[in-house]
Amino acid sequence: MTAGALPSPAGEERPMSEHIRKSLLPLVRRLSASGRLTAEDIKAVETMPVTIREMTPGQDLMRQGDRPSQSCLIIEGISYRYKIIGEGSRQILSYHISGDVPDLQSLFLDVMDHTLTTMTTSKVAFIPHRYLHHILQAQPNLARLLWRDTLIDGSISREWLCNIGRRQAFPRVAHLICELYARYEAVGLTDHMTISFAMTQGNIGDAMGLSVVHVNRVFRELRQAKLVEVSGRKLKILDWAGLQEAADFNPEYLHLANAA
Amino acid sequence: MTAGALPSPAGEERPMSEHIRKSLLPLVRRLSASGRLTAEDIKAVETMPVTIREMTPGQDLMRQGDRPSQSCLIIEGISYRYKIIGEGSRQILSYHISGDVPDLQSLFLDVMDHTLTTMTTSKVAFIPHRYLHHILQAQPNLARLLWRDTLIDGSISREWLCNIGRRQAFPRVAHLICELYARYEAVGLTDHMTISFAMTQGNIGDAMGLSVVHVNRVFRELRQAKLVEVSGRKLKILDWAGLQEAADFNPEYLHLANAA
DNA sequence: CGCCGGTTTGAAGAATTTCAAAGGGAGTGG
DNA sequence: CCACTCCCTTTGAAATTCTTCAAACCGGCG
Repeated sequence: MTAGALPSPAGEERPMSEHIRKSLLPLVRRLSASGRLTAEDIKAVETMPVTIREMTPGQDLMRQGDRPSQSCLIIEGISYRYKIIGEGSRQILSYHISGDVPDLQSLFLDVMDHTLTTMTTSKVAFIPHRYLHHILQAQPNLARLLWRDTLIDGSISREWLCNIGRRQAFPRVAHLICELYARYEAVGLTDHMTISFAMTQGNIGDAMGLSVVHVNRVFRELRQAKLVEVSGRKLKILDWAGLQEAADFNPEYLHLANAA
Repeated sequence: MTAGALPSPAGEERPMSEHIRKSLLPLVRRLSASGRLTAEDIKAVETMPVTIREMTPGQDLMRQGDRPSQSCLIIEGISYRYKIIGEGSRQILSYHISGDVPDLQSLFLDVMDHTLTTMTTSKVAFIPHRYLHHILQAQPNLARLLWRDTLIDGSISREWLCNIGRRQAFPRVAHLICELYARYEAVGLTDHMTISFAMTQGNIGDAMGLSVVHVNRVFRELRQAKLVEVSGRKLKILDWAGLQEAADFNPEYLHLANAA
């Protein structure tokens, strides 16, 4: 419990499982970043009847065409959403990290219009829609925060639209890196300007509308410009100001309450 | 009052102004397309304390950086959202037609991350956030439908991402035309495969991430392929199946309850 | 009539993709 | 522990799509 702003859950509570309570912490933290949570709100989140599953890389959490009866919360690891376009090409729509509920939309949109897949080994909590509907009704405050979360998701999509539609490959990839770093930072997953970086270059190509080859060339440029350094599954930002500048990055669209 | 599915508002009601009630009809119709509205819901919408304004083309309804205290409903005409990218270039994020509430998000995201502008002469209703918050609390059913609406907005953004990221200019523009036609149809604004079409080619370029010149060439191809015909401010689809095919268009992402 | 914004066309240039192939690193089975 | 495989990265070169530049055209409007 490091984050100062986080209201501490009542110590004497006896939740069904301490393990589950801990697993749901990223969501509590996420929601309390955009608004005050009452003790009841926190309890409602922490006692959700979730199913927690460990997933291997490349497992589908939800498929295009599905009519899911639960939503999933990413506890650990990275997932991404994508659609298949025409023959063999693919568009990645978003990346999701700890605390994200990528398919909350399925609460109100019956059929999935895309697929959600793990990129890394992950821990995921599945939350029944029934319970979410119950929460929405019983805790209007939580409902607002969850709604807000889906709106931020939309805001990020719009920024991607700008990125892909109007920026050239170099700033485009730089922008993605900035976004990932900022989001990692918001959930406390950065370490000395370094984030874990599981994407392959092909994956980034599918997200940014570029070919693998070109992504590779952009990374070479980023390296040569001494902006970032990739080694193993880590990415280190060597010059944050320079990267932001090159990317034309302004974090406002992330709507992080506690903007750095 | 043509749509059969529309619950008829109580005839003996005495709303503050028949003119306002009529103006809010597109929203009632839109919401009742995705779920049943109770008589109370309808009343809550029809009696919203709105300000209705006639707008000329090119007027900003909301600007990037604003902290609006109201949202707007498009009653008539077309508006679009955009962001300025770097020097002089622009990305259009979405088009909005009768019944849309393009900036509902501003209810929960304090500062606008883009600008909303009229493209044509329009009639717009401004709805105070205060009243919307009140409705959300008093009519959970309406809240759900409005939330759903913002989720569809997100779904459309994601499809645009695919369109711009992974489709070439020709199918890309074709896809946009299909989407516009499908959405116009959903609100009853089509007429013998024809829709009013106010976009300039430059405007479409800004939406699809293309240059004016290239958009022009795509339109020439569309014309030569006998798929569409543009004259004046009208666009006529000559071969709907062919256009859909060329565009790789599947209307599922629009989540129209009554899919044709 | 002349202007203005939008459309149209040609031609040259740039960004990016595709094709092809080599190099690297991590895990697996022998 | 080595060899082998698989997947990812990297590089070169040709091909393509799209942009930019430049200029003509067109239709409506003051």
